[in-house]
Formats: sequence, C-alpha cells, structure tokens
Amino acid sequence: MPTDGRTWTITELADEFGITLRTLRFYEEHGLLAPERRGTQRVFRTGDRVRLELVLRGKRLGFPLEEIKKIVGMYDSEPGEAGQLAYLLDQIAVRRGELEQRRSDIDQTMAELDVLERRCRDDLARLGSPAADGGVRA
Amino acid sequence: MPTDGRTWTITELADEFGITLRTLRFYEEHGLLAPERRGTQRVFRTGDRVRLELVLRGKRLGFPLEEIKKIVGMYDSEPGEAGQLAYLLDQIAVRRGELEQRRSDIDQTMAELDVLERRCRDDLARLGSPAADGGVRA
DNA sequence: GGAGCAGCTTACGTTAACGTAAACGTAAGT
DNA sequence: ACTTACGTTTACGTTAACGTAAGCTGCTCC
Repeated sequence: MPTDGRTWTITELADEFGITLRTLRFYEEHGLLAPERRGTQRVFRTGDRVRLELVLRGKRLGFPLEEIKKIVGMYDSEPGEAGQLAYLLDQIAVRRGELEQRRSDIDQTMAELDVLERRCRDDLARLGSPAADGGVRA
Repeated sequence: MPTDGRTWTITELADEFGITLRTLRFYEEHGLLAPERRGTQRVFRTGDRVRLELVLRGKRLGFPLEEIKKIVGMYDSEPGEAGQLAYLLDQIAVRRGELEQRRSDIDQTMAELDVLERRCRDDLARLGSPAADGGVRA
C-alpha cells in the first residue's frame, strides 16, 4: 500500500489554507502537525492536511491550541487496550459537552439578533412612514 | 419610573458569575461595562448584568473582546437615523454569518466525534468478545 | 484607636499565538 | 559566478486578556 499520493510544500499548504509559513512551523513545533522531512525540508501528506483542517476548525471555534492538540490527538490513537479506549470515550463525551454548550450559546445569540433586527426594521419603517398606525397621538 | 430595582457590588457580581474583580474592572476599563459610581465605588444595575452575560457568552464562543464590544454595543444604540439603522442591520448580518460558520463547524466536529465513538465502541466490543462474527478467520 | 474588611488605582508580570527580522543552505536559471 | 526563489533555524517583538502585588481610602466592630 503506497501510504499516500501527493505531497505538498509548506508554501502550497499555507497558500491553500490562507495561513502563514510561520503558523505551520509553529503548529509543528507544538506538536499539532508532524510532517516528514526530505533532508531539511518539510513534506506534507494528506494526513497532515486533514489534521490541519481539524486544527483550523478548532481555531474558528475558539478553542486554545493546547486543547485542539488533545482533540486532534484523539484521532490518531491506535486501537490500544481497554483502559485507553475507556479514556478516549470519556474525552469524547467531554468535547461533546463543550460543543453543546457552544451550540446553545450560538442559538441564544441568534435569537437575540433576531429580536434586534426586528426592532431595527420597525424603527426604519417608522422613519419611512412617520404617520403609521399606533403613532404619536394627535 | 424607578429605572431599576436592585444593585450589586463588584464582589457580588464576580462571585455570581465566577469571575474575578480584576476581570470586571478590566471590562469596564475597555468599555464593555459602564457601571455607575457611588463616590468611588462601582454600582452595578440589572442592565450591567445583562451586558455581562452577553460578554461572557461571547467569550465562551471564542470571540475576542474587541468584537464582543461591538456586538454588545449594538444592543444599546438608540433608534437613531436611517443611516445608523442600515449600518446596524449590516452588522447583524455579519455576526449572523460568523455564528452560522461556527455552527457548521460544530456540526462537522460532532459528526466526526460520532464516528470516532463508534470506532471506539467497536474496538471495545472486539476486546470483550474476541471471537465475534466476521472475526479473525478460523 | 487600631484591626480588619471591601473597595480603589497604578503598574509591572504572564501566557498564548503568532509576527518579524537576521543569517544561512540549496537548487535552478543566466 | 551570481542572482533568484524557496526553504531552514534562532531569537526577539507584539497583542490580548487578564494575574498579581503595592499602596491608599473609608467603614465598622471591638
């Protein structure tokens, strides 16, 4: 099995994901990525791309890199023994909890934005037609 | 109209929301809160509490304080003129877009956690009963 | 009247997540 | 041989979001 197909250079990946070389090197330095080396240069495979996507998504969600590292780490743990698996299941539950909290926060915020928008549109309508029903008393 | 009922001291609010005095003062210093003063001391009203909740929710969502400030600021803008209202509507759309992006990120992550959990449970089951159907060939 | 709170301001320290600059290696083109 | 392009490491700089310590004020309780 040919482990993989294409490979990418650091600038290719940076360009594609809209990040800087520094960021990619930083992520490697902190164990979020682990590209191979051809001599001194980094060689990124599809696996690294997938991990990078996970990292960036985690960032968009506002997780600190340290926690993203744990999350990403969960994906490449070998089957292992029962204790490891139980721990992983536990961790999955934890992350799920965090995500559900965030989702509920989003829902609340969305709802409030709806109210705010309605108020805005009402005010705007009132400005357009100052003599609407329920107006300023004769 | 008695503008409001209760008031809170800084420690009361800090205790209730599980944050520090420093944080509250910091938020005031950066325009996220604007409690009144009774002499030198801060006096928090219900309005300040609401704002604080907004701020903390924003933090949980991973927004930088600078952006949270804008969001919170949207809520206490007076009706104003048409230009202002249009701008506000625009901002609302922007925030909504960000939130939708985050929600989609959450959904994807959740889905992947589901897959991961299933794999875990399968592995665990295989450990418990090593001779399950479809097993290691006779 | 002084000890102990609760509050205040000022200011320096800290951590995360990179930015930015310096100094160098290597392969390709001219 | 020289430049250009792409890569590397090392190291100091920067911003956000507070932590933490120092030193002061004003009340109240014994």
